[in-house]
Amino acid sequence: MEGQLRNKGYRFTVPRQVIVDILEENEDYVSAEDLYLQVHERHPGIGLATVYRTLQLLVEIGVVSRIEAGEGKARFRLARENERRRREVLICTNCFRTIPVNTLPEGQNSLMEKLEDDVHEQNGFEIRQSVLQFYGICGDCKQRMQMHPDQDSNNA
Amino acid sequence: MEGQLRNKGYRFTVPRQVIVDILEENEDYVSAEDLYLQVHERHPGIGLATVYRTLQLLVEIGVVSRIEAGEGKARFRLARENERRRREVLICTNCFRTIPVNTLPEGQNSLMEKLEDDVHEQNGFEIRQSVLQFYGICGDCKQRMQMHPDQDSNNA
DNA sequence: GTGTCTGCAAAGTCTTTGCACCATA
DNA sequence: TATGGTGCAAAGACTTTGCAGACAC
Repeated sequence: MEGQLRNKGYRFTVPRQVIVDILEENEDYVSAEDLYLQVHERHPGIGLATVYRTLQLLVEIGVVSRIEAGEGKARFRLARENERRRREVLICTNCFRTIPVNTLPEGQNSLMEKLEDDVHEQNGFEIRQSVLQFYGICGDCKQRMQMHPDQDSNNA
Repeated sequence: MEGQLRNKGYRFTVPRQVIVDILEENEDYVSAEDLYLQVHERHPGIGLATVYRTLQLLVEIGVVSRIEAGEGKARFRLARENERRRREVLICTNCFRTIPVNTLPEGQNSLMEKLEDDVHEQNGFEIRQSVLQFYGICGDCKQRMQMHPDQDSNNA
């Protein structure tokens, strides 16, 4: 990691080291704010702007992957070398809550892989990351709507 | 469309009609700003806030689908009745272009359906729309990178 | 020592909200 | 005419930028 920065002529500073360390500790996607809070706990001197600037740099050199999943803000995650990067999210259009689905049901990964392979073949597009968003009504809202069937879906 | 609003107790106003009309004229995803500009050309009195509020409403009732594709802003598109509520998009992380994939390769639809069914069963989440985003490098960028292998992926 | 990086605060972009007025049902 | 919808401007959330001082090389 240090090498990847130096190779490109970037300096390996303390803030950058701390940010990469913390990214390594987070298995899942984190927002810039999340990351900043964790960074700040360990090194209160490091500012939010530096977190944003570093994330931008890391995305640029391909070390970090960035997604937007309908929350109005981006999420970041270390781009591990030997794994596929996928994220599945359920987004409730009634309460606008986002429910991450960390693991697809057994057998689904191969389906996604097949999907990815075919799309790759047909479009000459090299897939590095896939995001699957399901929009709909979450269990809680559905239950609430059944209890009050006269009220329309409108509590966002 | 008019019916879909009235059924839920919403009014069918001129701004809403104009916004839906213009959405119908746009085959591809448009940003709120794009849409506002087109609306404004035809009806200068309609404000940006109304465009946002209407889009929010239309997404809520399932008439419009919304995606974020790494630009830092959302894009919207009419969810036509007689087509599946699915959108597949290829997003190039190098040039940040969005390539819509209107039809999945033959046989893929059933895979997506199976995925949806399983996620539904496991999460009690009623899926109304799904968005599948593939992030990666598009054919053009890949070609460009092969022609200039010394230059880094950095022309966003 | 020099050019890059950083922290802070200010500014920028996209989106939402408050409020008084207007229009639909 | 009674709500719900609208326009405007202000506010909010997330992200970027300007600048002076600090640090890596």
